[in-house]
Amino acid sequence: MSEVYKKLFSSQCQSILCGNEVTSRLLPRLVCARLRSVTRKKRAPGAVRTVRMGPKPVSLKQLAERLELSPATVSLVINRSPVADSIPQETKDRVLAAARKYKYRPNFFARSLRAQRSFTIGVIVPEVSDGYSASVMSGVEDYLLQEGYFYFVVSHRHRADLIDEYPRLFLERSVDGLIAVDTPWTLLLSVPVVTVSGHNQVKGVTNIVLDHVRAAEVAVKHLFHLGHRDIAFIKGQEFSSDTEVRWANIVKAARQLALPISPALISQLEGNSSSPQLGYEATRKLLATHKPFTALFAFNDISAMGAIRALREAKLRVPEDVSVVGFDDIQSAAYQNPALTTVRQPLREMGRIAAETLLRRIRRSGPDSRGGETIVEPKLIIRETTSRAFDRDRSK
Amino acid sequence: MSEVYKKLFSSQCQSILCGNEVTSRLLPRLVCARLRSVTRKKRAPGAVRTVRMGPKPVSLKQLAERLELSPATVSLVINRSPVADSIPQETKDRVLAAARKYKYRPNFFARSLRAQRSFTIGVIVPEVSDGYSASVMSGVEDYLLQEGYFYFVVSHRHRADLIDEYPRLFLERSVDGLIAVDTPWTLLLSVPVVTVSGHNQVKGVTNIVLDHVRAAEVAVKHLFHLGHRDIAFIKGQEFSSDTEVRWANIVKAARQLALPISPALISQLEGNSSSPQLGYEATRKLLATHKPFTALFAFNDISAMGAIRALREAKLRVPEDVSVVGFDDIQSAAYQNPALTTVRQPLREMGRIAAETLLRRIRRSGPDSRGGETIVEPKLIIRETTSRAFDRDRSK
DNA sequence: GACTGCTACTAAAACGCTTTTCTAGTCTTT
DNA sequence: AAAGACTAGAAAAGCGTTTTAGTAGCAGTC
Repeated sequence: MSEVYKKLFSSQCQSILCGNEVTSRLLPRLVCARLRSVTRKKRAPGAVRTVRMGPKPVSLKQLAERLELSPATVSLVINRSPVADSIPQETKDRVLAAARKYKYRPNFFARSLRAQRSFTIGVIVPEVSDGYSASVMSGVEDYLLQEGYFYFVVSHRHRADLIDEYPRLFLERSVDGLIAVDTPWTLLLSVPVVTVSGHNQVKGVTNIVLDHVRAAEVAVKHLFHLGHRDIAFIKGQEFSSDTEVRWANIVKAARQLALPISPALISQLEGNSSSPQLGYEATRKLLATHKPFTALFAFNDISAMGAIRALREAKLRVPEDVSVVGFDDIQSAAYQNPALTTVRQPLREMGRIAAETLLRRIRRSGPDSRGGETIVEPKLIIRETTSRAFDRDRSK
Repeated sequence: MSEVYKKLFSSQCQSILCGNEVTSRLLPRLVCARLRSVTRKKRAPGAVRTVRMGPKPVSLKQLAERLELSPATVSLVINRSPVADSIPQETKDRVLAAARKYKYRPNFFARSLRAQRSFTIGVIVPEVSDGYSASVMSGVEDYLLQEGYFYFVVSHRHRADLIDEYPRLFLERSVDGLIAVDTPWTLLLSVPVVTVSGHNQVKGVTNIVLDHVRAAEVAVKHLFHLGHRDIAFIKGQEFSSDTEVRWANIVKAARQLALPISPALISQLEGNSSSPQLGYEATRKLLATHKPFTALFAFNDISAMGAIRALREAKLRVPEDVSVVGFDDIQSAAYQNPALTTVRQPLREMGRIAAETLLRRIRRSGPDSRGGETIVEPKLIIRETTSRAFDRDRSK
């Protein structure tokens, strides 16, 4: 068996088929009932091997027949059921050896049908390809696969009807729980739900959220301390679940600094693409008011990129004329030109926490599990798009 | 029923439960047996509704009991089986009405167990968050969900053992087929496989590939016609499935133009992150040779971003001193500063084609389905990182 | 009046597993 | 020696479908 595979799954495997003896009954066993003995030699590139090419995978019944035991016994042994305690080790060994030999793998559907569990969770995101969701998913995946769960992904693309439909579809597929990323959530489902950046307090859903107070504070303070007093803002789209909180906290942070926010310097993303185009347009509007500003706090990195382009087109240099702060710290933020100063959200970590939380709730599921919130900390990443405000008197 | 939902699924729904009468027997019906009658009124934000809060969903048997019919009959009617032709319309209506009334939804596992089909496919990518994969997935999703399929995603992160394991795990979950994105493929599976950018000719797998001849040609010619003669190249990582073909075709295109490629000007991405860092490092190496070049063709947009940063640090202006061409045309390429000239791969479309191809093969699956290749066309997107080569004689 | 053919269904077998309950035998205990 | 307890396993129910093979009743046919 592959070393890495073993490492990956061993913490949860309890079937001897996996080659280890962890015996907690709580953990998923579905992935573990695997018994390969692959010869892992360096293959010539392009060499072809067949997997499961045999006519039919062997079933529990067939296995039992060969062993001259009942399927019940075999099942008990393979699942390490405590009921099998009375079965002598010798018999158990026979069973396991045969399972190995015939490469027995339990049928997933049969198991799920019986157990009423699917070891599958649903993930709903606005759009798989938007960087934000993808980072979160990456974290989700990390944990989920490690624990033997698989996940379905769907993107709703901000269509209210899909936000409504997909959870139903998930339920039809009997997911054990679901994770909603950056998606306003109002449904009370019969399975546990965890949101990433959800802000509704709904019974049965746990929200993983950024510390928005701090996020706004840190960014606004940064600009303030650099001497900026005329700061423009790009708010998120109406539908984005962070828009409201973020804005509220920016206002709060500004008030604390006695920094006035000019209404003319507030713009908003519009449209539901996730391209920088939206930030570009929002910035154009800002520029069109001719109200000068020396700094711009964009809703996210993507829109900041668009904003920078709009500024450049208006012959404004970043950061010499206008400082720009993004949000999220997506991968390419560091490689913008100039590199983007931004508020980092630990997206991947948030995904991982979401997955952990969800599985925890699934495992000891019950009516006890009511909502809650987990807060993660942002971090200001100062790069090259912010600098001291000059004493320009363009406004006069 | 939601209008959009109807539109989304109607083409495939054949159950009257979906409210339409398409009757092709070939198409998946699992998603269709849904019979909601949601009152879709504007909800107060934050309002909560419960979905499937009832104790237990009703089963076929229970439904049959209420109707005083056998489960068989009910099943036949609901599935529009031709065997049910002899059943009078009146009875059929009764059945369907009852199904609606009791919100009958077939149990997914039971169905799959019987039918030996899961209406689920597996997607394996190097890394969900790398832009490339995400774009492809986006296309895959489009088509798949429309057709009533769900998909699992896993990312192997270039670990050979995972590339080996995940397909097995998929098989265990009884996926109906799988799509491998940018992943070298050597396995001959018992289900159809479609790759995106796979270049191995394996029986049973269909490759969706870019027209690499043209891609290389168009990019190299572009630089050549701009007067560039000293062109540097960044090759992809060993493990990337496009690396080899791409390079071969670049060499070919150069030869056709009688353009020599200096070995000193060939660099390569190393490491399996998908950050621009790799391109940065590759470019540093290039610069370290002190062999001058006026243009750089990067393996992809991400690495091009890193490359530009390295060039800037070396006080070289893009495009005045060095022209840069990327590859892929990911979302942010247009919003780089300067905007990136690149060879566009229609990634999303490739994903969609992959999904279409896969479903086609699943539907009329049989031993007839042997490999094949579908070629899509690249497009050179000229933006701001390329310009005429000046007659600088730095080399002398 | 035996046959075919149709209509309107139903019975029952799978699908592959889990789990509870049961049994037959052996060993202890009193 | 009878009751109780333990051992080693088997039987069978059940999860919720689909599908094949029937069948009962009736009409028409020769």
